[in-house]
Amino acid sequence: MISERPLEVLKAIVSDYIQSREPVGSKSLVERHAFGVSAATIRNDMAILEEEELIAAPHTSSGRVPTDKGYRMFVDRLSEVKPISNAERAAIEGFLSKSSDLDETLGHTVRLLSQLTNQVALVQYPSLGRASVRHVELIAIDEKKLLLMLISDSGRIQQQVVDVPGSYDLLAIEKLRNLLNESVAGKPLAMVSELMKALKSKQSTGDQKVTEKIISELNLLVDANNQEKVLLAGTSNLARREQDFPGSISPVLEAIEEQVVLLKLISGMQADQHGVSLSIGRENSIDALSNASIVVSGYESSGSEIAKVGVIGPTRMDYSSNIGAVRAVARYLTQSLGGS
Amino acid sequence: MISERPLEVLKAIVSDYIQSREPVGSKSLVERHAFGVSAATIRNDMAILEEEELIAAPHTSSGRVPTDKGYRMFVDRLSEVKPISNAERAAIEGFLSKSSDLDETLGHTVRLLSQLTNQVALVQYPSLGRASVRHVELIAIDEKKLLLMLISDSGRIQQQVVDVPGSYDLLAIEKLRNLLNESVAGKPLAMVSELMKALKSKQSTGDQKVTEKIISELNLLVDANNQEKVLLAGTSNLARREQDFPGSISPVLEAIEEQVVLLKLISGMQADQHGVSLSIGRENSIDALSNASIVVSGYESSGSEIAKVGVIGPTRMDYSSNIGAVRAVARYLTQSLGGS
DNA sequence: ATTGGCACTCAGAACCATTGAGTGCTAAAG
DNA sequence: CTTTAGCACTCAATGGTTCTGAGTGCCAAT
Repeated sequence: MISERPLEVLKAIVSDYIQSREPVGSKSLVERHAFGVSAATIRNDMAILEEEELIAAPHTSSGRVPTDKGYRMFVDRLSEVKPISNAERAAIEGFLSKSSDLDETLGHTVRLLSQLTNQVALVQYPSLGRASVRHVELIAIDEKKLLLMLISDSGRIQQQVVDVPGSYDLLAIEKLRNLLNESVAGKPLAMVSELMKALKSKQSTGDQKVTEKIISELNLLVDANNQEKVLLAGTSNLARREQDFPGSISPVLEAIEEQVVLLKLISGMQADQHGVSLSIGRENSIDALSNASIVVSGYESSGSEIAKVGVIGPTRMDYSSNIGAVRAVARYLTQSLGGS
Repeated sequence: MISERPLEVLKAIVSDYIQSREPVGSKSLVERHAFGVSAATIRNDMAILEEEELIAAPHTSSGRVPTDKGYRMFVDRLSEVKPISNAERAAIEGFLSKSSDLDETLGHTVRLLSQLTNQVALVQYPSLGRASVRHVELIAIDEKKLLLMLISDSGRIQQQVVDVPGSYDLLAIEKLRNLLNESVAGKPLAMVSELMKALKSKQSTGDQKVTEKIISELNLLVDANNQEKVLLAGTSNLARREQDFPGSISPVLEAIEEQVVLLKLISGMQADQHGVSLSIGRENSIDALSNASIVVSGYESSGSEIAKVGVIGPTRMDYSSNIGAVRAVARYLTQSLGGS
């Protein structure tokens, strides 16, 4: 078991290193922090920390740098989550209150989070889960086009312009709309495909072709709900963090633009005590991201977690602030989705 | 007047430099290109080019690099637009055909263009111009919420969830929808605000509060059309072009994220013979972009240019390909908007 | 007009010595 | 057992020197 003071030293090392990007040595440490002991003592403590692989020296006789394990210890036991400032809270509230449907809300959220943290932000689309259909709408646009809308009770509004084969007649459309609504409104999205099959076999009146087209487009819309998807924002922030990635940042960019991999990564993360989960450096399995950390939190709708939101940045990031920001945004997001 | 061969030399210098990022010297030039003359002769030609400020030497006795003026000469008189490949054509067609409304189309376009060119792509939203209202729709979502939709004949579909003050009754909403459509359908967007004023004073029946709320939201939607706006994609591509920007790329990023400035910049650009306009290095007025070039083309709807689309990258870019890609994308975009 | 020849330039690589922040260890003091 | 002062040692970074080679400009000859 490591005793008290060495852990304080680790905390100081992480703080200093995050701030200065310079390996931190025993002398500067005692100068900046009032430990009340001499540099030599600190050196002994640092030897212990190094023994435990919580810190490492980039080269012999240079200051120390936290290892992934060191960061892990820091976030788990030493740091406190920095609450967001009032200005930030105001920004979040202002931003999220403006949104209406799900796409817009998530789009705002991810941009907001990237601005708040100056990191790359990501938000995962909720998969259909237990969401159900609230309403289906058909609107005539012109002689050849209909607008098909699907409103689900998760607040998502999807629309698709449908090119009608041949022509249609307004009354038939009206009828079709009612028919559709009768059969799917209130039903879970997952069941729509099946219901449509039933409907297709039953339905016989009206223009068969138009009906079929509409039904297939509706199925596509539902499918789009089912597809796992991640929204990214602020990738250019990585460029500003350049120096924190040895070599080039290109591989990092490529890795995070790879939806599938990223999804797998964030899906596998387990929430810790604050509802926030993080993966530090080599803890995450993607090689290109071995110098990156990921901070995510789940967000909820109708009481259960539906997807995740978070940021990704260099291991040398300000964990306290970022965890605070991610947590706050996830909460507001939950709140903004919860009521609907 | 500069004679033939020196211009060929300039062309070769630009090509080589774009490819290698190294200042190019007389010897490597004669090796790579079959000029049929000796290096000394090329040196004489290079002296002429330097005289004309088409090329410059980073330092005494080093190879030469094209100046902004040199690039300008290159694109105006020496280079040919590289037609896009079949694979690229297929990608464009596949991508754009899937879009339905304007927002989606533009979103796809800008992402597509950034992938095609590996540069930062931008697309300007059309301002309302002569677009007019095709249809206004009101859909009941639940007891407290209505969905307001505005479909304009430019193909843009906007929607807004409206929290209704108090309650509403379905018949009144039906009536209101018809009323709205009667008064604005077919009318230019620019007139909507005025028509609404007239309507407000006339209208008296029904729930005054709800009506007012809806009208004000409708005005907001129209306003959103009016706002100049630029969509960016692929900013992370800049990071990959890092070495082409001396110092850091942060100021470049900041500059292009500044909507207002960027808008002013691209609005001021004049199309050349191919319908494509470009601004090279210091030709554009923004200081931070003195090492960047911008390639834009207008796109049209119903026969007249409504906004611009293009890419932005280092002056040392592949102009032939980029011009080709921008032109092609602009054409397909026009085509995909033209019919509607 | 073109070319071979030649002296000249200068950024970048290679090589070295110097410096200083930082270390590990030991022996003495608390 | 813990802390501390002292000291020899290490090594990245810094800065100066030299070397090298790609490239130039100019000139006299073709």
